[in-house]
Amino acid sequence: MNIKTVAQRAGVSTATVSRTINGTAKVSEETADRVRAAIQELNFYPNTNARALGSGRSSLYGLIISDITNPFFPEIAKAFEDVAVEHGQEVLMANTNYDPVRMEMCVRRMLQRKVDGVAILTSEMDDKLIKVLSGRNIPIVFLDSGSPGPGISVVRINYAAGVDQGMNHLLGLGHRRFAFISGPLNLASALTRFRAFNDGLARNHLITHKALMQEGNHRVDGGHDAMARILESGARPTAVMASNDLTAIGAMGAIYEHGLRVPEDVSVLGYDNIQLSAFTQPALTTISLPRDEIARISFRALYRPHSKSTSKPIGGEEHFVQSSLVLRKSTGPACL
Amino acid sequence: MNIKTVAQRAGVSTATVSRTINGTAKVSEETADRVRAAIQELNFYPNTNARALGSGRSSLYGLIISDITNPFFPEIAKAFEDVAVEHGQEVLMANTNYDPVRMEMCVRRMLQRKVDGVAILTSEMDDKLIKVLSGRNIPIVFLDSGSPGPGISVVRINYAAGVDQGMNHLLGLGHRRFAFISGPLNLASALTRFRAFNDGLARNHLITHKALMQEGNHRVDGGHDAMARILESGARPTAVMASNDLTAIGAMGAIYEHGLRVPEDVSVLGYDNIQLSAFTQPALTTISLPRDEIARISFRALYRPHSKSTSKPIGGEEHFVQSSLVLRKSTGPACL
DNA sequence: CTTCAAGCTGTAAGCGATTACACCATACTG
DNA sequence: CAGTATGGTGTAATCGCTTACAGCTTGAAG
Repeated sequence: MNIKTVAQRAGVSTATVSRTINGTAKVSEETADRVRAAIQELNFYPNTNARALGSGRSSLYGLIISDITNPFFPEIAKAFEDVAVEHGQEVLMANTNYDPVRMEMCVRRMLQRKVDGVAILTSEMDDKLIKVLSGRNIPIVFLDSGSPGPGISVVRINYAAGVDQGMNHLLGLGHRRFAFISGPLNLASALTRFRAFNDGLARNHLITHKALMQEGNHRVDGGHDAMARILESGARPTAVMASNDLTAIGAMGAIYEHGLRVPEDVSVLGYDNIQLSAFTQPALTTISLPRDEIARISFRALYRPHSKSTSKPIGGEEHFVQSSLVLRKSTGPACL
Repeated sequence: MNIKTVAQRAGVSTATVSRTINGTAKVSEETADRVRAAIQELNFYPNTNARALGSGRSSLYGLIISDITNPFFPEIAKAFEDVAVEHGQEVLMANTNYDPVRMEMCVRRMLQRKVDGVAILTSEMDDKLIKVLSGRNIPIVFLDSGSPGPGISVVRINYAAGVDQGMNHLLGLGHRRFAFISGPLNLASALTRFRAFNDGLARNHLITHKALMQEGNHRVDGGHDAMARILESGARPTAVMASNDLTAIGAMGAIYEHGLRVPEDVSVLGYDNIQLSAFTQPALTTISLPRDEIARISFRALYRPHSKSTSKPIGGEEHFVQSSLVLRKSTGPACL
């Protein structure tokens, strides 16, 4: 069944059917009703592929993430899809699995499907690939990497503000011996967080022993192992900051295993405020990253309702989102 | 740029280009090399929309889930995408948000994009929608609902086996007073689990007080609140089984808040074995659902490489996956 | 030397929509 | 009343690919 069937049934031309469906031109109420009735009766849905081919617009937006299994992403993905659906658009999601080869496949998929825009929330992004995309005039939005330009927007997270809030909170509780568990430092995103934390230490004139800076993997097990290394090194910190919540959760586990308590013996501070962090034992004090907001901003940075040449050119924008402290139960007065 | 450009550059017809790309007919090695070179030089990617339109096959597989934010789904989604990519296919994911209206939109999207198959992992599935799909000859696979038929396969989870293992484990530890926290009973999937548990109780000739059967929402807060209701009712159970891990995690929180310990005072048993359950405090004993396997089976139930009429018709199959106990630290001897 | 099969390639007709263009009523303008 | 917007509709070209069909070589078989 196709638009022709509908046209015949309604006694009009295919053009009129198309116009009533899309509202792209005036159709008399009477005719429109007949068309709508025919559509209803035939239970007709237009073929998106044909539509995209004919119009050049696919109504598809790409969302490239590292790994949907990482709790950081699902909320973003969901919010992104929600906004898209609100605007009658669709989402094509792709996981890179932190693998540059997969990344390239993802970008190719986006190109082949002729997406109207791509949100790239991973950092393992090759410059060549960016050029391929922007060379085809596909709007891009990056999270925390790259730089704005024609067709390219960037959403930047203000890590410093959150880190400062967190540090001040801990300093106020009397903490001076901080440990930090980073993410995998070969990943740009982890490096950014690492730097934000280091800068925070510097701003507060704190020096940290090397043994107190450990590298995790942004997953629970990495946090656990890193914390174990810290505790076994002998240099006991009074507070541990983690590059993300999963790491913090793993760290808490290691702390318990060493016969210590959170927050009585060691305070733990996470980053991200994933849903789960409210339900750990004790509930995790963490720095909240507004992931809904990130998703909404990202989508809006890509979307132009009727991308007529009238509307201002897309891209070149830089958006900032703030992170801020969420107080829960995993931090307390320093135990000296 | 399109296939014509490539054809000109290689000095062949568009048909030959198409054939070398798809390997659908003999092309001399020499010609093929020229075509491939041209493709390379032009950095050409075929337009998937046109391809789908021309061939009738989209290489797209739909994956309908309830909510990617629920940790049950990401692993499935990832595994599903992985298998699909392995087979050169793509995935169109859609969240229903447990909302029948969204569900209908999801199905429509799948139809419009002309997916080659749909995996429906939610239970809020209307009979009408199923008919729409199978009426258009789109293979479907359900998880734990519906029944197999032409073009329709079903993956069934053997809850009973897992529940029995879990119960035997707890019975062996001396437990007799069980509580159960279900999911939202208006959802078919939650109801299935509820029944499996009830049957298990019956098989073991155990009777449970009504106050010990509480309804949660399959999320952490629901588990927490349900557990609080149980503890405040006065009838203290020695073991709590939860309909899923999130519920169990919430229950543990409530138990602590009431000054009790897990597993010394109350044993807790989860269901699903989400990644996180290994890292709770204490690590959750739970019944494992092999979600990778579910995803792989689902994809394979939909996929036919070259769906020539030669290969046997798709659908009508019923697959079973087993669940089994994973022992960790949240269960221990009954405290009488 | 035909005859035919097999291998390779090109021509052109779809696939199902969108949309530029043309057309015909009306209604309005002066 | 001619001239011109304006609103509503149809015709047909177009998007980029796939594929049925046809045609041309070549070499082997009869």
